[in-house]
Amino acid sequence: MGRAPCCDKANVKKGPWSPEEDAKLKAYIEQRGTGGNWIALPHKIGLKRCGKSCRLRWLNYLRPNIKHGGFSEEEDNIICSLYASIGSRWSIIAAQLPGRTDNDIKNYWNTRLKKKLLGKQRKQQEAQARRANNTFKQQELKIRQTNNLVLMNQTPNSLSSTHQPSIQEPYDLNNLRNILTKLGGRVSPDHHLPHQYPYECDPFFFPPQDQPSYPVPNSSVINDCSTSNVFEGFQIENLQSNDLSQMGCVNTTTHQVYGFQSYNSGVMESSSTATTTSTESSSWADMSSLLNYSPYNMVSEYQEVMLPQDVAFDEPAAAYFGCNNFSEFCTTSNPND
DNA sequence: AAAGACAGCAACCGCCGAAAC
DNA sequence: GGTTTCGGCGGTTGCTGTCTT
Repeated sequence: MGRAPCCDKANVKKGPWSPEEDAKLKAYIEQRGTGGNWIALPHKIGLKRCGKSCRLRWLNYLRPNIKHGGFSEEEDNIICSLYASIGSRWSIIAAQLPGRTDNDIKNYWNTRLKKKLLGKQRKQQEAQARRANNTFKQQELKIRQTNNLVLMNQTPNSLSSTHQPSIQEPYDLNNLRNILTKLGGRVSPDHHLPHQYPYECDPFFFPPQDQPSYPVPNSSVINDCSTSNVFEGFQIENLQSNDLSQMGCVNTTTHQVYGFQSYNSGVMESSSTATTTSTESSSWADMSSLLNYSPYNMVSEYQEVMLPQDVAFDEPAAAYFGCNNFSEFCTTSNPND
C-alpha cells in the first residue's frame, strides 16, 4: 500500500494554459491557498490538470511579484557568480533573486547568459592569443639572434618560394638593437633604420591579426633597405634545448619546432652558415629554415597550442643574460648603453 | 512574400529524497 | 520496514514569434 495516484494521467490536459484556467487557479489559491496538497487542488477547482502542472504554473507564472525578462546587469553578475560556485542549482540561485523563478533563470542562462559569457570568453582568449603572439614574436627574434641571422638583408629573391611575405608590421628597431647588443652582437655603424620604410621585408614579423593590413613595399624599397646588414655576429652557447621549448617554439607533444619539420633535443650551437633544413639536427643552424617558412603558416600552427604569457629561461641561460625571463630581457635597458 | 533558421520561453519529463501508508 | 506517491528540482522538448535569406 502507498498513496493514491496523484491524477489520472490519461484524463488530464497538457500544453499551454488558457486564460480561463489561469484565472481559476489564481483565484482559488489567492482565496484559499494551496492547502498543502497540490494533487487535490485541480479536483477542487475543476481543472483537468495534473497537480504538478498546477504547482508549476503557479510558481513560475501566476504567483504575485513574479518578474519576467529584463534581467539587470546586477542580476547577471549574481547568476554568474553563483553558477560559478554552486553550478546549476537554479532554485538556490533563484532564492537570491526576488521575483525570479528557477525556471526563468534556467531559461535565461541557457538561452542568453551562457552565450554572452562564451562570447566574452572567446574575446578574452583571442586577446590572450594576441598577447602570446607578441611574445612569440620576441621569441622568434631571439632565435634569429642566436642563429647569427642577419635581419635586414633579405631580398625577395633570397626567400624561398614557400615564403612570400607581402604584409609586414613595424617593429621597434631601437629595442631590437638593444636586445641584440646585449646578446653580444654587433650593430653595424652605418645601418639603415627604416625611418622612411617602416615595413621591412622580414619574414618573422607576423601581420597583426586585429589591425588593418599594411601596404606592400615595392621591391626597390626593399632592396634599398637591405643594402646594409644591421645586426650580425651573435654567439650564444648557453642555451639548452629546453630553452627553445620554454620559449614556446616547441610543441611538447610532437616535439616539433614551429617552422621546422622536426626537432630533437640537444645543446644549441650557433652557426653562421646555417641554411640546412635537416629534420634530425639539433643545431641552432636549423633555425635558419624559419626564414624559409611562411610566417602566416607559423601563426596558424602556433595558435593550436597554449603558450605561457611570460616565458622564462632556465637558470643557466638566465644567468648568462642576467635576467629572470625573456620579457625582462627584452624590456630592460642595455647596461652597455 | 515565402520558407527556413534561429531564439526565447512555457511546459513537460524523469529523477531523487522525503513522506505517507 | 517496504512500497508507493509527493514535492521539488534540473534537464529537455516543442511551440511560437522573429529574423534572415
